[in-house]
Amino acid sequence: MPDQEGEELVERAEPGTEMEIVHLLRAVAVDLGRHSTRFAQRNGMHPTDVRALIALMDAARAGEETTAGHLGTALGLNSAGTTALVDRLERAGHVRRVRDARDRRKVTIEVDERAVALGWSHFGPLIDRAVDLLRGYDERELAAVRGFLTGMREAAV
Amino acid sequence: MPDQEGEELVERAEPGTEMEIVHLLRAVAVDLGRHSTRFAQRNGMHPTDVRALIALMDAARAGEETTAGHLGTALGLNSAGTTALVDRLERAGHVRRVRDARDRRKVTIEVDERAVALGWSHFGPLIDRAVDLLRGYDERELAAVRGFLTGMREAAV
DNA sequence: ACAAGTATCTTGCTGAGCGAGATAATAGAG
DNA sequence: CTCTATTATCTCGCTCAGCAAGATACTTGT
Repeated sequence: MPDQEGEELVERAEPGTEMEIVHLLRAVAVDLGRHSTRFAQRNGMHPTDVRALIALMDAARAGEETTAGHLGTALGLNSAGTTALVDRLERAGHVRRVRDARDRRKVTIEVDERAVALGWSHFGPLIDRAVDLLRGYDERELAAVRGFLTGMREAAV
Repeated sequence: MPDQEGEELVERAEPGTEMEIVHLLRAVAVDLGRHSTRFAQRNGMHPTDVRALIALMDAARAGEETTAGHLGTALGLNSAGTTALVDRLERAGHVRRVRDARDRRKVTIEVDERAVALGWSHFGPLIDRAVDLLRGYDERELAAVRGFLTGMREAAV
């Protein structure tokens, strides 16, 4: 048997029940994961590499520098694994290592512009679709979605 | 540096915007993934093993038998990887291999009752919390949540 | 029967991530 | 100002999930 692309076992609960939405949320989580994985494979990366780029871009948008150690902590890797991860990303040209001028033990990781563009070209359409959907909602509907997602985040800790 | 548990880099968009909800959804997907991973590690399993158990239980609930090949396809593994996966799960006592009586090339995988109970003890509270939350919603709010999640699933293909 | 097809398993390998410890730089006590 | 403790990253050797290729076992169509 050759290799194949993963395919969801679609499962459903009785329509209209709360359980239906619970299953739907799980399905969305799985589908988003697969969406990331596909992006990774298309660009010769591993899921962890994509998670790393997202973490780096998030921090950059929040105006924070990310050191190697920071990144490893965020991803749950130990120091050896973090070094290997940054090596891979650097070798692929997605990030640069920059020695911190103030504390020269630190290495800050900078994302290459082309990696950012690559990410947008893949995740942009998904984000656009989400924003489109939500524009059709009134304030109470938005609050419902927000409340449900926030509640699930808190419960998943 | 010893190993550590992953921790989310919390990022936010301007409150009240659609982008806030987009980020929230992504955060939920990440948190649910981490919730699964934690379950895996606590029980000496790998993320793939948990995905496999969930796929098996989903199929069982839908009244379908799952063969080794089926399972591998659902998880995106090739046949060698699938054999190794089932070996691990069987060694841990979570599943049993049962030769199909009609077609004796096939091996159907049955989940052990204790694995089911174990899963419920971990994911049950999360599901309960979700159902609780949703019980407070009226029909229009439920439709909003359902519509958003369904739309995101379709967009993530 | 028997050739072709299908389902699973075996073998040997690659590579992500771990544990332990080396190396380099900073900070704090005296 | 130097010596020690601490912090940040990297190196080395290893384990194990998953892959490619092919072996094995069973079924089906002719």
